[in-house]
Amino acid sequence: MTAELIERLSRLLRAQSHAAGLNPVQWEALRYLARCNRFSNTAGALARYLHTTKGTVSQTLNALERKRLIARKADPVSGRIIRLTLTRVGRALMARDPMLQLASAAEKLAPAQRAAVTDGLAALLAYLQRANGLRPFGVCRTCRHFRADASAGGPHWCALLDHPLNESDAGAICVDHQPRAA
Amino acid sequence: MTAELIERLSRLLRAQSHAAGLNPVQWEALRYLARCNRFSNTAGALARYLHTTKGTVSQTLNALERKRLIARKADPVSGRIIRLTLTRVGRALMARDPMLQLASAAEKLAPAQRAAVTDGLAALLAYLQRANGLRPFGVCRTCRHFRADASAGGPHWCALLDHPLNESDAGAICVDHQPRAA
DNA sequence: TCCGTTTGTATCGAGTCGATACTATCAGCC
DNA sequence: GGCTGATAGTATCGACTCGATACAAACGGA
Repeated sequence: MTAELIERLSRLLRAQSHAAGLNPVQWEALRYLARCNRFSNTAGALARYLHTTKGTVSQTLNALERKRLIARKADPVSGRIIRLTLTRVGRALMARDPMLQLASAAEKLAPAQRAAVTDGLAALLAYLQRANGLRPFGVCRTCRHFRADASAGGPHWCALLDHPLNESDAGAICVDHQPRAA
Repeated sequence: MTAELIERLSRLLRAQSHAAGLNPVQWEALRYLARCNRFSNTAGALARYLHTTKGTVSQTLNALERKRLIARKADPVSGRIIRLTLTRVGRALMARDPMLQLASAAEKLAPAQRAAVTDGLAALLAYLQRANGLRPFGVCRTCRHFRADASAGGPHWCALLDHPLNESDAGAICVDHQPRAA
């Protein structure tokens, strides 16, 4: 029953995600690039996030680039990394994200019910990720390597990359995220 | 947050649904045909179920027919209706449905939590269906036109089609389903 | 009988998707 | 310095999705 509801909801969301000339995957890619941190805006990271291959992602990026919604820029340091950024148009388009309808619907639930749904879905997701050996992406602030209020360089610190983090970084999605509890 | 979890879960499920040489939509179609009643096994009903067009569904059915998983049979009564049935192979394949993994994961949740998740998701789905003017498919037994324990013809009765229903019908998905409460 | 509706299909163009193959860059190591 | 292997990204192929459009056939009511 629970599985069927998730299936129905997915299908409905997917049908709604043919808006503004984009298709569902293109919206997902755009959403990711709008929410990921500056260490995770690459084709490889996006491929892992979407549970697909680099080849497939490369084509989706071609489509988004043709539509002038994203830009590819070579990394100044590493010669084989290509950084992805939203263009001004791409950023503006996020206001029309079909997923916003679901988000606003979820806010109409009673707080207790919403919390229960969130907890249950998080448990399901964690279970499936573990069962399939997948790395669970997450927000920087909740990561094992996150150090709040570092003294040097910035307000926070990433112990994995040895790099300062600002407030905006702390709330963004990171490829290298690892949940705090083992 | 809730919306993001649903998005993550959808994506994961979708990635898992490239199994046994089928793609996600083909699995959805197969699932529908395995679960719908004998008044709803048509291309048009499937199109409405999947929130897509008849043209798209027709192609998916072509693919499934090529793979010998479904069969198209002309309706004996109406000359323009084509009934869809699973072949023996198609039915056997349902045992490998990738969605079963989610179903079994859901069963591992504590009963109270599972009930809360189910209720919350049902509310979300109902809200979105209403907001987008979509007809909510459902199981025969829960329909406004369902009459339990009819005296004539069969154990139950459909007041819309004026037709007897057996136990198997009562548990199947129907295109003409209408929720009991107005 | 005519006309509008319903059921299903064919075709087109853009794009997804996995698989495979490829290039370029980097990092460690001798 | 040079080798080797891992990593980041792209190109191409074939099967397929998907909406849009157009179409044929069957039905059904006026």
